[in-house]
Amino acid sequence: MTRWLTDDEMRAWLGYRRLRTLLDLQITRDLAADSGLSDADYDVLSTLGDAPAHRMRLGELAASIRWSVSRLSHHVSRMHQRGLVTRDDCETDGRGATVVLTDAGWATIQAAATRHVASVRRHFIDLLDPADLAALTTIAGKVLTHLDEVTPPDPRRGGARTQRDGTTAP
Amino acid sequence: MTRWLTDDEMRAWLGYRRLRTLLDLQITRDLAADSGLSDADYDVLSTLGDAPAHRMRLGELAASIRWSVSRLSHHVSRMHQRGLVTRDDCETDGRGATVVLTDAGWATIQAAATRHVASVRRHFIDLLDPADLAALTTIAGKVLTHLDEVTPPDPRRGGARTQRDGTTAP
DNA sequence: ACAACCTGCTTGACATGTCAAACAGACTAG
DNA sequence: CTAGTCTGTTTGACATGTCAAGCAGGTTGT
Repeated sequence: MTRWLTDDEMRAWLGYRRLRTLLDLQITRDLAADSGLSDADYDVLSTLGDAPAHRMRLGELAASIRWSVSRLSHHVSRMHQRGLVTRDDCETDGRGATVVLTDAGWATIQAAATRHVASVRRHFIDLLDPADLAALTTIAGKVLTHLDEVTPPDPRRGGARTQRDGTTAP
Repeated sequence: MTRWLTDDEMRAWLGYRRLRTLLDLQITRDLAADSGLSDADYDVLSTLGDAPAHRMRLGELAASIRWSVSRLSHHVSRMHQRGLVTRDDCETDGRGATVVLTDAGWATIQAAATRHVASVRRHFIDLLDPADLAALTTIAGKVLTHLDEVTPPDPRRGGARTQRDGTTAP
């Protein structure tokens, strides 16, 4: 027997869904208009910008922004065309690829970050009071804790991966 | 001068971002595994399922789930191949297209809805207490109110669309 | 040392989304 | 009525994401 959502629950769920859709849309639009970057570009560039020497192994970078390696590889190729990043051979592992920020990439992400923060403030953070922020952090914490149990973020470090039926992967 | 995010603000923002990424991923996975539907399929089917006579004008349907008309047209073609919906001529407007749920589509969405609600409860709603739900609704309300001011949902009803620079579209 | 097996990355085929152009059916002003 | 314009939808070219090979460089057991 199905437990449907109550009115309050439905309001919260639909609110979240619409928030997600429209807020992301707006911030994506701002990012494109202000800096000529997609969300994807921004994730890659900002993560590289925080990395030592502005370089990171492709696989690590992918894991840290939770992309598939394949997606990142394709995307790095495109960003390479635009002169934002470079591929470098890895010194310790012949198979490895290292993604490196170019000077242009670094300049781009610095300029973009400023405008992006402004956009996030304008459409989100500055609209909320401290209690809202705290509540949001709490909610995210609860849900993320649960999700980490259901699907460990990194199977290799987190122990055996648990399947939907409770068994363990071969 | 840029006002960067404080620690609390950053926690809330990153929490939201990760929540959005991982929760959506999980729910999408469940939906595909349980019912063989994508999020996109689900949005279309459930909206049609709620519509009178299970039919809706293509443009209205697109607006109600906030897709571009073009996207919906493509997607309806694909869903048509799968036998979930049909295209019908509109009686009052020769240009019009009406999207109609097939029997198979109706059966599919009914079965899917049950499992989808369970998934949403398991990974989200049931993890939160009433205060969390209320807070979430409040937050969504604040942000959505703001976004509606910035970009009216339907330019034709809401008055002139305001551009980023404050001018009005031609 | 070397065969068999991992691993990290790239690639190609395909699914899905976006944008602008093309269309055909309604309106509107003379 | 009819030319011009607007509107609702479709379409095609292209951007981006996913999945399953493919491949070269490591690693391991004997």
